[in-house]
Amino acid sequence: MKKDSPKPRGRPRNFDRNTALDRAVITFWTKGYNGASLDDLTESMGISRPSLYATYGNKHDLFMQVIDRYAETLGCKPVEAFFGEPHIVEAVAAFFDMSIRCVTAEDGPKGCLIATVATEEAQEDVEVRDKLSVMFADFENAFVDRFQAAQDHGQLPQNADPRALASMTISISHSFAARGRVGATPEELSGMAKSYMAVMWP
Amino acid sequence: MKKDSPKPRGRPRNFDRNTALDRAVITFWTKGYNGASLDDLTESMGISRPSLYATYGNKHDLFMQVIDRYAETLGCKPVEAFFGEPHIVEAVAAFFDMSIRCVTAEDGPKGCLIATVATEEAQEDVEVRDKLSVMFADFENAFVDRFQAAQDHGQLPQNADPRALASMTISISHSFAARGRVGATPEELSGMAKSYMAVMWP
DNA sequence: TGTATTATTAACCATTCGGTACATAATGTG
DNA sequence: CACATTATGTACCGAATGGTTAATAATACA
Repeated sequence: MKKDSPKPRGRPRNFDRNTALDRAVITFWTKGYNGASLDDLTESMGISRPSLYATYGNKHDLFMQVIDRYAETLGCKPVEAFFGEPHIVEAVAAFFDMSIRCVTAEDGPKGCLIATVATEEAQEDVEVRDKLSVMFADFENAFVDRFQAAQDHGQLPQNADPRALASMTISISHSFAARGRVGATPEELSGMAKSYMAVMWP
Repeated sequence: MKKDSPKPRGRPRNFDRNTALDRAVITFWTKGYNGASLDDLTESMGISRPSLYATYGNKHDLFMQVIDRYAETLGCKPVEAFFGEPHIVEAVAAFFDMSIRCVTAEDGPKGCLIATVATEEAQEDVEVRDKLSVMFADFENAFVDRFQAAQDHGQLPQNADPRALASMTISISHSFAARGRVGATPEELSGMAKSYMAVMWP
């Protein structure tokens, strides 16, 4: 149990840490790690450079926190949709549907900050690569467990391969992220989702 | 038929256009569009700045040419593997196998320049987005034709959906690119490819 | 040979980059 | 109140950025 230091000492900051972080998410997601300058970031976050450095560290530290913030806000919406459905087939449909909405949303950058922006950065940035490696693995394991449970509850045929279906479901969402970034419409992607599900559950 | 201007006038350039372009491919693929500086590029290409500008235009023009060059060299190896197999099931297996080799090659950057690097850039760069949009569509149409032909020749069941299978095959390769970038091993990806194919051909 | 044409070398340019110093303002504590 | 502590605004730093200029070198053509 964490004590949230009831009375902070000096001058209080006049912005909300997570609110500003959400703005940084949008900026990095839009322009990429190298494409987002400190001027871009401070302007979108509505804070000054010294405030940014005092609160988040440097640009790289901020990017790490942005990845986490994205994962626990926008990024987990498809996951929540998936785990919110009692039947696995509907769960996958809901996961695809929410993924498509997220990667094609009109009021924000296209694609996925993790699958698109951070993944590019992973080549040269070991910290990013290691973080994503863990995130990908955790993500997939959670899905495998859900598919396994579905099979145990008779929602999948006995000869189905829960790990294959879980991994495949996530793979498809990776492609949706890329396709959305390049301009695919939600209608196109929904059509794919529907036909893919027909392949997965013949 | 193009005439290759048998005798160019002034001083001949002392580097090969495509050879230098291949070096630029590696640099952009490794560092991304914004992450690759002109110093990075001129050093890897082995030419000076004025030579770069005289031959390829500016940095952005070079990137456009790099995308095309990648597509017609490294990027089309999985496609060639696909179209080189007479039976569709073996074709998909060969496509996955070559894709996995390309996105996990030890002697080069991981992932795919188009699916990983250029796709990130597509958000802010309309020219890149438009180019990729066309490339994605052409790529997919070619695969659909091949799957359709396979069905016509009895290599697929009558109730199979050639478009769905083609699109799904490509989607999976998108995920391989992302996973490779983040450090997935060829063994992991090959395991996925095998299990995915079991789902596609039950 | 002389001239037009093209490529290379070296130096340079204004701008932007990530990051900081420093003085000042706002709070809690005594 | 005085004082320690933390945040903010402004202005700045050296380095790196994408891009260019001008002189020179190498070729074809006449």
